[in-house]
Amino acid sequence: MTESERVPAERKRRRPTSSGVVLSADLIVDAACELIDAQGAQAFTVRKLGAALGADPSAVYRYFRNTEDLLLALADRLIGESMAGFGPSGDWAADLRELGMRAYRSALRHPQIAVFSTVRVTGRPHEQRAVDTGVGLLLQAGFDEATAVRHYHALVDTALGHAALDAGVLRLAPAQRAADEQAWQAQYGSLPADEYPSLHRVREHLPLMAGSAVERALDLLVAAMRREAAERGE
Amino acid sequence: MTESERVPAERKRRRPTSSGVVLSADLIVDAACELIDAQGAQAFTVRKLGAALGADPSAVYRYFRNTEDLLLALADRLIGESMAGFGPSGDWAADLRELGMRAYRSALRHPQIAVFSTVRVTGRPHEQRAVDTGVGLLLQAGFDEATAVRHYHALVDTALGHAALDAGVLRLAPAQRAADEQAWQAQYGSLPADEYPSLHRVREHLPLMAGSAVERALDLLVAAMRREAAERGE
DNA sequence: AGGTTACGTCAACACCGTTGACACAAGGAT
DNA sequence: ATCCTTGTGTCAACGGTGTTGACGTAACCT
Repeated sequence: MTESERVPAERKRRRPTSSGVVLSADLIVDAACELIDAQGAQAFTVRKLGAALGADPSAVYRYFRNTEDLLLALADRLIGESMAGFGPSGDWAADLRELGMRAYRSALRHPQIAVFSTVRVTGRPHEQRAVDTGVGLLLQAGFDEATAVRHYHALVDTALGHAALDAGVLRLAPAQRAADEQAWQAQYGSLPADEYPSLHRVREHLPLMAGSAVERALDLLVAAMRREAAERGE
Repeated sequence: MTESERVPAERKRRRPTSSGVVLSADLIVDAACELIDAQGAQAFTVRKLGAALGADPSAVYRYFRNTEDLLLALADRLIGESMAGFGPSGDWAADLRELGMRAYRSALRHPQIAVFSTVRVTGRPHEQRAVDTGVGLLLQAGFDEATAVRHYHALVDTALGHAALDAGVLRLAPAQRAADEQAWQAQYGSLPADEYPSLHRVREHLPLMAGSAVERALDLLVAAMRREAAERGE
């Protein structure tokens, strides 16, 4: 399932492209990353990737079976980046939260990829390292094997799920985003108290729903785990 | 922001299409729903929608500004469907969990739409009703206004985030899904104990990560809220 | 020096969303 | 009953997309 199955990991014939660049899987992933960073995920296309590389778009298919395969490679790089410099602090719960936030941030940075990184098993080093770290924290907290796996799964998927969601916001043009927020205020700010009693009561606090809920969701998850571990230890 | 701004809500000139169908915004949303259900979200295109309707694809643009607009209309219908028949049981925490699962299921049914339903403010009746219900449960539990809004936000976004994530799995062809799962077993099942100690220890339980983590995530969230409410009440 | 072949290039295919021009029938007005 | 306006379905077209197969050439191995 890795691209090395499809293509020999080491290349012998390195032939420069017409513009002089010598291609490689790594270089292509680099370019894809930059492209997404600079132009937004929406702007990522094989053809633009080719242009950015100074090569024919179809050259990409010598290195990756298709675009999904390429995004898969990108995913593992992301995981690696997000884990760089991470060191356990000793508070396993805080570390888990940090792990989740790291996953969230890196996934959000390249929204297109967020979905793939959990759906597909990259099975590559970075992914394995991250899973090992997270599960290790939960084992250290005293959970049994099955529960550790389950809780890790819940935490990471929640972080990545929020990333997938929040990515949608970033895709909107700023102008539209602003217009949407105003529409929100108008729609929800003045609802009849008799039909929507709860909404009416909390109307002043509705702007709280504007941002992302990751942090709060992770806080709640970690709190529940902490409590569970404490009870387990009694 | 609703489509009625763009197009008069009531149409006078109802002209049948060449195949005899009389179009309407509702009918188009119907067809889009069926199309996604039958062929998968990936298969949804304006052109196929036109074919399914027995009309020229471009006729859709008389009713919706663009595809995003159409998906927005679909989103509110989904929210409505998901809330149909919901009645509070008296246990606010269980009800909240149920609310989250309903959001998850309906979003997952039409993955393409999942993202839009939270990103954009539909501001339509169904959405408002759902928010009012959820916030109401939290107020009833004794949370203050701001906390109720925050917790509702976390819960719903988590449910929808997982839906967005899990939607990716459904998009894979069954054969590929199976191949992926096997690759998973192979990659993770036999890792060196010295390099990946935690992974090695839990290796028998890794298949737990195959399915969705929604239920476990929601369980944890609700447990944390329940605990918080209990402490608040003391 | 020669043969193999990996790999960059090119052209083409079948799609996609969206738009502008156009024709025509539905409905209101007379 | 007739005319006019106009809403709306149709058509053709544009510029984009991912992907593929044929092709030639340059890079490596012997």
